[in-house]
Amino acid sequence: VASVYDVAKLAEVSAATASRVLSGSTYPVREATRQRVLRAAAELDFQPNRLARALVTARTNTLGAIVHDIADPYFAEIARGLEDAARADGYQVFVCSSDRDAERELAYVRSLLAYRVDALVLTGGGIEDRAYRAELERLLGGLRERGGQAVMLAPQRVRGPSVLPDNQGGAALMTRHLLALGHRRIGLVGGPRHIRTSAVRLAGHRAALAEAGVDFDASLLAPGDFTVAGGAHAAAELLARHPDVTALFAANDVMAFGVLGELRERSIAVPADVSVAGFDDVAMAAHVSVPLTTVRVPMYRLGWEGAKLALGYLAGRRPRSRVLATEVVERASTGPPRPR
Amino acid sequence: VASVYDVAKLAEVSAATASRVLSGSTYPVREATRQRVLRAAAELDFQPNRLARALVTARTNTLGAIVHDIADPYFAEIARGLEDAARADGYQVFVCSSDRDAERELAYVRSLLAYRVDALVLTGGGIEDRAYRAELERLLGGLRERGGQAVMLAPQRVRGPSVLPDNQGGAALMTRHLLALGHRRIGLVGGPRHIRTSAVRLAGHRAALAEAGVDFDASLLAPGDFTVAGGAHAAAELLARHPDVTALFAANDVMAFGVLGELRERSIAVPADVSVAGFDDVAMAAHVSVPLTTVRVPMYRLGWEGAKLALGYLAGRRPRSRVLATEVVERASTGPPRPR
DNA sequence: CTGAAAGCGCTAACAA
DNA sequence: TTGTTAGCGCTTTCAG
Repeated sequence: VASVYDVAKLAEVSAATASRVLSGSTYPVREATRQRVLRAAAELDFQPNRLARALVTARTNTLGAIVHDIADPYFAEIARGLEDAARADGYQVFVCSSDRDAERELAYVRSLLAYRVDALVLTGGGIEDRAYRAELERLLGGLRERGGQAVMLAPQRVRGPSVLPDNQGGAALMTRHLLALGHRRIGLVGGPRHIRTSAVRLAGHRAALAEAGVDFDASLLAPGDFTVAGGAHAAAELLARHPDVTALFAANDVMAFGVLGELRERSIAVPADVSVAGFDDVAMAAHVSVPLTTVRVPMYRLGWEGAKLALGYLAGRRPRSRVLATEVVERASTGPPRPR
Repeated sequence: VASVYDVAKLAEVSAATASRVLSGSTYPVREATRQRVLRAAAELDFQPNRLARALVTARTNTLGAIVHDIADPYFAEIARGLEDAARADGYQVFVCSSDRDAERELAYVRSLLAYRVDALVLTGGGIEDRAYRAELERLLGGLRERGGQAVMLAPQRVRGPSVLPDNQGGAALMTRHLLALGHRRIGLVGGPRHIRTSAVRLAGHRAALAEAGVDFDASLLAPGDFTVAGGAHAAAELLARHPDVTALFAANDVMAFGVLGELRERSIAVPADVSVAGFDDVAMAAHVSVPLTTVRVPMYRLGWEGAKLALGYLAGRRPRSRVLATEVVERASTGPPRPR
């Protein structure tokens, strides 16, 4: 753990000079001197302490990303794009999953600000709550004051630069597609009521219906929570209320997966009996066809235990390494070989 | 952006005293004084600068996680567990996707060390390369010297505490399951050759075959890359080489999805004609049945552009907010309503 | 129990 | 072109 001083000493220059060449400053340094510093740094395997640097430059080269759930393929994919772009510019990113909980989200934002992230990326739809919004606005104000930025990747009432998918337009497109196929009774598996994205996608749906002169029946809307289980549950509700629906449109793909599952359980053929539409086109949407027999690895627990292990060590304890059992989960994709 | 000094001044105490109450130190402070400090801190909305604190305590309360790809559901799920556990202990986590590239992985590790993460979590299977291994070992040594830790969540030749799934046992279980169903010609869609996990899962398969007295035919192994496309490609290769396989066992679920896709394209029924097995049980494995008509949101680009936007601002530019188009992707899940 | 002073590792004036 | 000095915001001896 060599410091600039060590490098400076070895290169027989001052710390300032060493810093000038090592920090990538444009400050002029004689080539010979530069080489000596570089050599010394290599020799000592010098790695600048980014914290110290950040303390003086007031720039950390870090980004904070608030996602609703990094395990949701939608956010995972966003996080990957974020990370790659950040890396290309020498930035590291902190990922934070809020589960759409206002308290947790604010706590994360405060923490990220304490770590002096240079920018914040709010990837999920805004939470509709006055107190939350006010506090968030206040925190982001502090960020901006010190030259930082917050950007939104989903509809938020909070102001700031954004990159948004055309949620309303997309929903309208899909609804038009369903209408064109001849559907008139379309059940809507919506997003959570307190998330702004839900309202925006719903608005697109309603607009397309209005345009076609089909009137909107509120009982054809069942709010979900953007999870598979939520989608299945909403589908069940809708089917109970309206056995005559011919199509179900889910506000995100993950819920659509739940819808498909629910339909299969009821032996309702897709699309012969009921059509199903999703939103997002997450990678898996295109690629699966039969429930898979597989080996279950407890991934969540693996991550959890991994952190516990690390933290245990940091706390001075010596927790032991472990092996977690795996097991076969039998589903529809396996059976006896075809007799010949 | 109040500092301890501001709080100290307002509370009419020294910075030392303010720090003692604000940093959660166990150092004795008179209750009345403590209250005054707390009041002042609340008043000024004091948030300690974690960088400054870290500089003196030599503890950042951050974890670095190296995943192969955060967009791969396997790693996303792990990352979530990691994050939740870390948060419970007041830690933030940096997520880094290496795409199983040795150079990138080392670069990330170096960067994370420069940020003085307290611990490193290597979630993916180790890369089989001597130079890589030596350098990694060296870097981790430095981490340990300053009291840090590195933990592994997958087979690695690098030593250190670990939490591992039973890869070999799981593969053996699945192979036994297939053998019990009567399969003898089992094609194996393996993992990348340079990743240790691949070898370990393969070993489990071979062990189960040996146990049953079935001998292993190397031409029944096609290495993939843990992606959907890789799985499809490997399946095609296997089918060409061995049209008589009755089962395909993929080294991870994501490749199994690709295998299923390939089989469907060839109208090979699952499991009637060929059984398919995966590994991991990622959430989607259980829930999808028909390819989904959906609205495509360019998620990757969204994340990418979001970071660009943030970085543009940090660079003093004022890039404009944008709206990315969405479109309908028509797949099998939609069609005309059933005529009555 | 409280305060003064030093210092974590680095960069940025300011001099030379 | 190089060096000296100060200081980022915090915690921590060391005195009192």
